[in-house]
Amino acid sequence: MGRQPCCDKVGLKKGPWTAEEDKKLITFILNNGQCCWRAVPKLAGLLRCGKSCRLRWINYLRPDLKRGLLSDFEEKMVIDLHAQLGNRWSKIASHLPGRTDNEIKNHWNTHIKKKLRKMGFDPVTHKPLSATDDDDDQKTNKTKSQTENGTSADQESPVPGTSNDQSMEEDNKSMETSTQSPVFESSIMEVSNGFCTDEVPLIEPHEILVPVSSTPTCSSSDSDNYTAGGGGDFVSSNNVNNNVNGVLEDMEMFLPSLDWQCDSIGDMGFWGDDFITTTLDSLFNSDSNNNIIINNNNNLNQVPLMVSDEESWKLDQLL
DNA sequence: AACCCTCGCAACCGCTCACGA
DNA sequence: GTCGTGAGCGGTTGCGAGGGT
Repeated sequence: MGRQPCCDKVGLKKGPWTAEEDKKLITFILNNGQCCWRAVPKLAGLLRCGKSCRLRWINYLRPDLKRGLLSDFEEKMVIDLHAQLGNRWSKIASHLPGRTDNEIKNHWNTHIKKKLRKMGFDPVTHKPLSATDDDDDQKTNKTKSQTENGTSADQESPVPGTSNDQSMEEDNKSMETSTQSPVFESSIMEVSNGFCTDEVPLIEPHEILVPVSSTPTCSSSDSDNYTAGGGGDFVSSNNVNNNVNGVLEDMEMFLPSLDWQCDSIGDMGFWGDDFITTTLDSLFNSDSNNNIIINNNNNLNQVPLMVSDEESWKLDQLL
């Protein structure tokens, strides 16, 4: 039938994103949420295809992304999850808050694969390599199995005893019932308890849960996409900042290292007033002591995905 | 200092799948 | 059932950074 290309490639920009493009995209998504990626570049004034915008947002611009190399702990988790899930990078990424499938895939291909081979393990099967195995053999076997099974390399059964279909079907189940290896179980436990010591999150929960002394801004945004919630039931114990500007100053530390060409965080349209009056106000309220309170109600559903994502923020662990 | 090479990461491409109209 | 779209994925490319000569 001939699928329509995702974008009209004529006149569209490719290659690395500029700070200006990033800014446009973030501004648009924070104001309008994630919807219809095909329309995003046009509406946001970008000469990119929707797919490119989506990838840029997911892999680089989301505020909840972590930066830096995966910690040893995260690596172990990736290895363990890979043993169970195979090359389902998205599934694996969903268990690592702030990490993207692309990032994990890259890290796997550039670091973990080598590490495992160095340690004498086959990165595909997670079994010890035989003395005669080398890269060529692995490639040969891989190609062979692909041919025999009629599947791509990513569809190989990750571990003996778990067929692909089974692992697909029972993936979520197995995650919930803690039938993983000891390494994996400990990984989940640590993630549930918070961030790893080696992790460098852009914004950690305690950076957001800050009390303010001034009257917090209520949702007076011109956007209807977000709704300020009513009662809250969580009060932060962090007493670092005492006003909204302080919140912004703290957040500045965790922003993506982009060249915004502006002097202060307050100059940024999207991280400044718009962000405070929409997204943050949707998530937080204040109590009589002017402490910021996380809204634990259904209004969270109206917050953009990157903020309300349970996997990322583990709000359920906090509340 | 200049050149070359390797490595890592961001981004792209092409494809399949799921889902809704 | 068909079509359009977003999401997900594996594979690959391009480029900059860093190290070696």
